[in-house]
Amino acid sequence: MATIADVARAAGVSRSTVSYALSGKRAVAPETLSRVRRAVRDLGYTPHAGAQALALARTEVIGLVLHVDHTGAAPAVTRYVAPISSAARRLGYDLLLVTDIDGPSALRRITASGRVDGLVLLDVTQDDLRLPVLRAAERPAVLIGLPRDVGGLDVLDLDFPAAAEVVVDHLAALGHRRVTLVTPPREVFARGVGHAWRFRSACLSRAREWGLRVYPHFAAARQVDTGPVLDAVFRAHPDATALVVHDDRSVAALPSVLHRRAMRVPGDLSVVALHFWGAGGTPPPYTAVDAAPAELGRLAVRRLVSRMTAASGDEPAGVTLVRPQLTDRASTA
Amino acid sequence: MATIADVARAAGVSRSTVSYALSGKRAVAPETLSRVRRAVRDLGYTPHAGAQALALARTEVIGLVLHVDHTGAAPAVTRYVAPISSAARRLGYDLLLVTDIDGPSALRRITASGRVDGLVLLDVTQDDLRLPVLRAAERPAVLIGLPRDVGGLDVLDLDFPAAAEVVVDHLAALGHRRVTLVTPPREVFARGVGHAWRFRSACLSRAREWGLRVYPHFAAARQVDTGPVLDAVFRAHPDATALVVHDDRSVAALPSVLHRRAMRVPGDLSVVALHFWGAGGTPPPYTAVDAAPAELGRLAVRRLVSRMTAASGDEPAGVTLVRPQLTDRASTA
DNA sequence: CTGAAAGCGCTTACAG
DNA sequence: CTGAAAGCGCTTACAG
Repeated sequence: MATIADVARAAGVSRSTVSYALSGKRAVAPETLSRVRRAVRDLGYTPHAGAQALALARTEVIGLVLHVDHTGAAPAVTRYVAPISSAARRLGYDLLLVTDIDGPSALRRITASGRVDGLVLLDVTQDDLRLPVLRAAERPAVLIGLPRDVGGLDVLDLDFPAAAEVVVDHLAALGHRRVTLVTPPREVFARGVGHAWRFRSACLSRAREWGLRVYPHFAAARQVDTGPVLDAVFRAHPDATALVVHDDRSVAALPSVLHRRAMRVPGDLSVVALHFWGAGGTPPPYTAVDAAPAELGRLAVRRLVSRMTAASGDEPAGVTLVRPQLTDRASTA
Repeated sequence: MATIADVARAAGVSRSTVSYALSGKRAVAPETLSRVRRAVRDLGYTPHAGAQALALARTEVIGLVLHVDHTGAAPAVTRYVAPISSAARRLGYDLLLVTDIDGPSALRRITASGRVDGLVLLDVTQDDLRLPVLRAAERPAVLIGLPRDVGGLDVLDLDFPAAAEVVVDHLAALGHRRVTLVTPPREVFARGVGHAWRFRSACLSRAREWGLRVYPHFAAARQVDTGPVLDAVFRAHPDATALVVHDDRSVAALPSVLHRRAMRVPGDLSVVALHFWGAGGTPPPYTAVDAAPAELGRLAVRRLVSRMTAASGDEPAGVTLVRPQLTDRASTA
């Protein structure tokens, strides 16, 4: 590995001149500049990241923290990682992936050792144990997911209560009076995942305002049970004329379940989904609020980078809720 | 951020003693040791990663390189990232995520700057452009996916030709004479994904030995077309008594397609899958060779770490093909 | 426009 | 059993 000293020698200048030639922080004679560039190319020189981090107190690395469940799966990975990685790269940052397999301490480790300049946290729950560590850390962070206490934190999320209102209003306006609601699995609520709670309760209260009757049900926890659970839900409420689905697996399973039951959309049943779909996925064939994780991921990275680079002490941390948008796919009547 | 000097001061010893107390590379008086430990705890001291990397020429970071397709999706992420991350953590390594969005140069960047001690590459294709960079880099790497030229590389993969033989032999032994084969989409072949080619051609040649007739078809490239393409395949070969599926989406779509066509398994049709399923996923309801990515990921990390830490110049790099195993789920007769 | 030198925070031979 | 000092490879004030 060539060092800056090798480059200096080859170009016949001092190390400081090489450094300035590369950083552009001081004027360098054109002729000198080209000699340096030449030497850099010939030697294939790349600055040592550790040395740079030491001198600059800056790593150009963003920590991406995600939750791995007991089965070893990390659902968020699918939807968020690729867009976040691309966004970070475009801004000159690499990504250090941290699964919280060893709890909040993982956060402390990468933060206190100066491995990262800032953090993006996914899967943030209402009383997330990582938040205390985060507040103590002197690195900026952006959360995706709204915790109960947002004091001093930068948070990004879809506005789920607003999404609930959009969905319920849409169905109410079409004249529906009885609506089945499939929420995320019970386990997701138990884990304190905020959007599960927020969407559900906003649905219920908005429905009350309209005088709508809502039948809430938890989706199946396991993939295999998704279809059967939906079947049971349909059997339980033959009077419901509309269905709201807030569970990706149920959305995916729905077409075949409806087909089996010979229920036509929107003839026999109106369907609205609240769906997280990843890049490359196909949106569901239903009218839906599409919560695009790619968009949230990009926003998070941008926000974080501006925090990390801005003259400290500008805009205070805050919560940004992305406005939901209902895409009509003709599955309601 | 506390530095080693702060700790030394607080404990009333020299910086070298703190360093040795922490690394254990030199004997330290018990009383001194506990004073140092105390100071470390009180100050919340964590060594600066950059400084350590500089002094040790070692980062304790593994680079994980994956392919992001044109839609911005990274299919491998889903299956490999969580297990690889866990395996790395257990061995004391963090993970730097690199998407090859800016091509092979991304590899050069993290490798030449000393950001990582070694690399795990996913989605390796037959004539992967990253391989030249890899051979030039002086960091060890382990590939998942078999390239055409494996000289000097450490490679891990499922033994796909063997898988094909297991599958074909199984069907031949049951007396099937006409078999439909659903391969990955045409685009996957075009990208040079080795396992697509290897499984397909091994299926065909093994079938020839048995005198079996195989009807090969590409799966749909897009999610939405998966079902319709399967339908078309069934219509084209009413005489086939067995189906081999080497495409995850087709495997997932199969139950509802068969249901719609009123085809019973294994009564009307025997089904064997070659399926990649991630942690937390449910295996398909078919007799299958389950290519467990978690297992491959763990193996890759272990192999890499032993390369990075071992007294240099032990076992030569080589190819390890994992033996496929057919799990009988009663979908054949 | 350029260079010599100090400093970032570690580790580790060298002395004692 | 412990410390003073050199060195890892950068950046940047200080001089000229």
